[in-house]
Amino acid sequence: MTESDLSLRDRLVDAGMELLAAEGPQALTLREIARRAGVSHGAPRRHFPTRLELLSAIAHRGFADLAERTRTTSARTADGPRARVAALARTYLEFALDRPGMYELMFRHDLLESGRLGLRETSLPLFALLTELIGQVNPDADARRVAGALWANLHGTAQLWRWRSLPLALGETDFGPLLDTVLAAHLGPEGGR
Amino acid sequence: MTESDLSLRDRLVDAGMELLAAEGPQALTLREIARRAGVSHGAPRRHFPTRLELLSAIAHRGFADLAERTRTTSARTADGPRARVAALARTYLEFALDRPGMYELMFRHDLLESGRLGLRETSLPLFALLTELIGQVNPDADARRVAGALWANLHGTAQLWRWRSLPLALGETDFGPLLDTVLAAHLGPEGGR
DNA sequence: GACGGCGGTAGACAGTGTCTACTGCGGCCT
DNA sequence: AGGCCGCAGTAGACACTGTCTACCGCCGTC
Repeated sequence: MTESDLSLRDRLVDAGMELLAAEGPQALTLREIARRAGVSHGAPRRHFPTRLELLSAIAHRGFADLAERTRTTSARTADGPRARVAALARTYLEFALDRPGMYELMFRHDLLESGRLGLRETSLPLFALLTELIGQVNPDADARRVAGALWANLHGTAQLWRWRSLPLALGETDFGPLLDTVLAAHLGPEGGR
Repeated sequence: MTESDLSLRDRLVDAGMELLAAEGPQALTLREIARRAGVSHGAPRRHFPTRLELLSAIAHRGFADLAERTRTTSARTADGPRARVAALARTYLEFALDRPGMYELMFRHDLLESGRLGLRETSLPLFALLTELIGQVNPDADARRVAGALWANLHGTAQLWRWRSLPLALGETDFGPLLDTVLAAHLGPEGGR
């Protein structure tokens, strides 16, 4: 019941996700994943012709989870566009800090089949949603560019916060105040609309 | 005159920089660097006990170059604080796009001796400079947090632009307009002060 | 009931980072 | 002047990696 009722394909991805969460992307060895799944080192090849494809399948789960999280927060908050953007931004940052290994993997383009992997399925929809909400917050702005700038800001914040550059430079341990600053920059001061 | 008047230490770093520029960080193999420097695969160990230290020395050059560039642009522009921040931001982005391999390496914390590597020497001074200039642009703002937000925004923009996410989402090929949006977000509209 | 093919095994290969034994040579001390 | 120490570089070994190939067993189909 524990192993054999899932296809090896899924068991490999599961083992990879455990390993990723425990030790980070550089621990995602083909052979170690196979070991954890209880099969020989050549077995993964039947399901994933190359290591890139296995890691891509693992990252795919991450993109799906992120998309799921943003979907639920987006559905839960109905307080107006600005609050929704804020909630989405917080969700994004929390994901990156909750699951640092996965987040890192998701942006290690050299480890994934570069290209459409998660972009089409989660980043672009999220980007479109951001664009729409920003258009509602500030109808005068170039919503797409502002959304792009905010997206970049969130990503950069996640990275610099994760490897302690920003906490060190700011002398803070909670990203909340910084996130407020980021949101105020792109959406205008908090009272705004 | 070509090789032997430089210490092997420098020749290794030089070879690594060529390799990095030509093929990216994943090509930075200890043995390949040694090959390019014309020595045996064990030779680097005399000067760099571990691969991390050799790659760190290579990245160090990148941080030095970035610091140099920001210093000269900072010295060259004397048009008021806002223009100086804009010039610095542009310099930062141009560095990331001019030398993608180096930029990538500089933020691959798993490949470098994590820690003070470039942070103390270039990021923090740059951060301090940004903070000071932002304080001049907008005396009411929390300059440190705004500087942190802008820094994160620049970093995220560099990353997302480099791997084509932002150009694709925005349908643009020049990062100028986006950079203007980013600067306007953190510094206020262009006329401001 | 023979058989073909799919899924997993086992071994090989080239390549990697690190470690260790070794060598050759230059500069120092007596 | 002569012996010697130590350092820089060599060469080989080891464990590990991803990929490839030959093999094998079992299940389902004609």
